[in-house]
Amino acid sequence: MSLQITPAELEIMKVLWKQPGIGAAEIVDALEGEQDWSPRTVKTLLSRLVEKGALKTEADGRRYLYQPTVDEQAYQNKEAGRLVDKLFGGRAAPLVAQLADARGLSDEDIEELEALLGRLKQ
Amino acid sequence: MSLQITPAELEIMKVLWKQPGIGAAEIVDALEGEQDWSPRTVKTLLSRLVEKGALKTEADGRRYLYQPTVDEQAYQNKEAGRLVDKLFGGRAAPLVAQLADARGLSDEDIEELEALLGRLKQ
DNA sequence: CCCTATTGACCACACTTGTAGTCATCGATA
DNA sequence: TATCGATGACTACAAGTGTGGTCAATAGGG
Repeated sequence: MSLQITPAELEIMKVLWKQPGIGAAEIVDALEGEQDWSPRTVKTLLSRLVEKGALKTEADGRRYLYQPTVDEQAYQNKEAGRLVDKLFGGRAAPLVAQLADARGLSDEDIEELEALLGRLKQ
Repeated sequence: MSLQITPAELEIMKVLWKQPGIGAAEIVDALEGEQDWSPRTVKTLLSRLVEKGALKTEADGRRYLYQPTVDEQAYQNKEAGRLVDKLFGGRAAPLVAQLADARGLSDEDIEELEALLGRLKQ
């Protein structure tokens, strides 16, 4: 079950990862400025996410509160892995090299990566 | 002009990145085993890629030879950047951390990354 | 207690994507 | 030379996606 989340749906997920357990109206508010969607659009995306199993609902009076069933890290992992497999033959280093090349890594990035590598080498 | 290349189209691009300037029949052959597409399907994907401007054609008798207009590195850059922006707030380090966590980095990856970081620090 | 605004269910519709068929043409082959 | 097979142009069509409308129920305000 691949749990295919489309880009538009992802925006909804991001809101709910930050604030799980809110209702449709709050989600619309949270997207204000970001995405210029009619509440209907948000509602449709919510329904589709529930249908796909990416969100679960909890009744709260006559409305629903929504909660992700997939956590953000897991999703990021999956997507990052997908990209690496699709474009870089499964190797992570070339990806980082590309990123470094294309947009430059911040000093902070470099530090973090060094720390990470240090840890990985035991 | 975003040059949106779909997954199926990407398979075609990969073939042409490896062997630019071949014709439809050769592409079908190259995909043999990989993708099980009818030649029609390949032809449609080629047309769409030409239409999108991702490929250019050169007449060779009554057939076309196809050539990418985007190079592979550039495309990888764009996609990697897109993912980083979409999921990791534009920061590369968390992506690498995720990958390391999820699938482990090979020793080779680690070495390459160290070398890369060394270079980046001047 | 009645009306209105909100909410979820269902519906709509154009565009993209995957997958492939039909058709006319043109060059090679018998 | 008449035909056949390959090739590109055009067409098809279902599923997925982005975007939003309609409708009935219902809860809360006056």
